[in-house]
Amino acid sequence: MAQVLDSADLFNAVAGVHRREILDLLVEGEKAVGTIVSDLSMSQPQVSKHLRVLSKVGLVQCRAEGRRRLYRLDPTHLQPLREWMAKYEQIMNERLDQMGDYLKELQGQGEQQ
Amino acid sequence: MAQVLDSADLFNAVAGVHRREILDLLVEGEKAVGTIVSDLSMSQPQVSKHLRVLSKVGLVQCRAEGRRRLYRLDPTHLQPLREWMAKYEQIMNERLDQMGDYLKELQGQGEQQ
DNA sequence: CTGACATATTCCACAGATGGAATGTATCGT
DNA sequence: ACGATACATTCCATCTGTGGAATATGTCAG
Repeated sequence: MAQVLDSADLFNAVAGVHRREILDLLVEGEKAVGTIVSDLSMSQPQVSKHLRVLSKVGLVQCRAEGRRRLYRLDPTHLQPLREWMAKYEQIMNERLDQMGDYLKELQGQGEQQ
Repeated sequence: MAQVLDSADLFNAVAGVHRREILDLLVEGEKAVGTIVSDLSMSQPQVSKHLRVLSKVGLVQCRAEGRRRLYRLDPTHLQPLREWMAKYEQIMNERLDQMGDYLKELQGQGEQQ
């Protein structure tokens, strides 16, 4: 089952190279499926399937125009990823601060001589 | 082949739930493999294998102390992920600005009436 | 209504990830 | 040297995701 859309699906959605290529392409703006197909030279069913995955996690939204489906980014749904990374940024900054202190210490020793 | 460690491996490494659990655990600080095993109730080989993947992309570093191996985070290697997301944050902010302008516009109309 | 077009979905085969069990390797205590 | 501990690695079965081909659905033009 596992129909519960938790943030794990977001991580998986973004993990695929092809799906990131699609997202990166949609940065330029709203695009139809056929456009993505020709731009990325992927098969149409494959693009549709990837778009389906991206839709499930809300990263793209769909709008029908005639017989075409226009997809556009919804980057707000990257939020769980942002929040997850924020934790590590804090640690990274602490490490950088420590490194800064260490450099200062070294500098002080140099001046003492 | 594909021995080239590009950022794709980073995305894959972080995509796994169990690997994220390990990373989240290592936020508390350096930990031995056995500690991770008991904390997460995963099998020892599994933990070792996940740690191997995380090592390959530089997210964890290993230090031998006697017969134990102490692993610690190296969050600086999340950088490619950060850079990738930065692009979308910009778009997100633009969208939020547009929304702000729209709200102002609505507000202005309300005041005109 | 029919045929052409745009996209979605299904079916199927295959490669890669995953987990368990067993085994290998190094280090410690005695 | 020997057994115990801590961890890594290998082997194997299984599951999952992926991609291709075919097919289904829906929409337009005539």
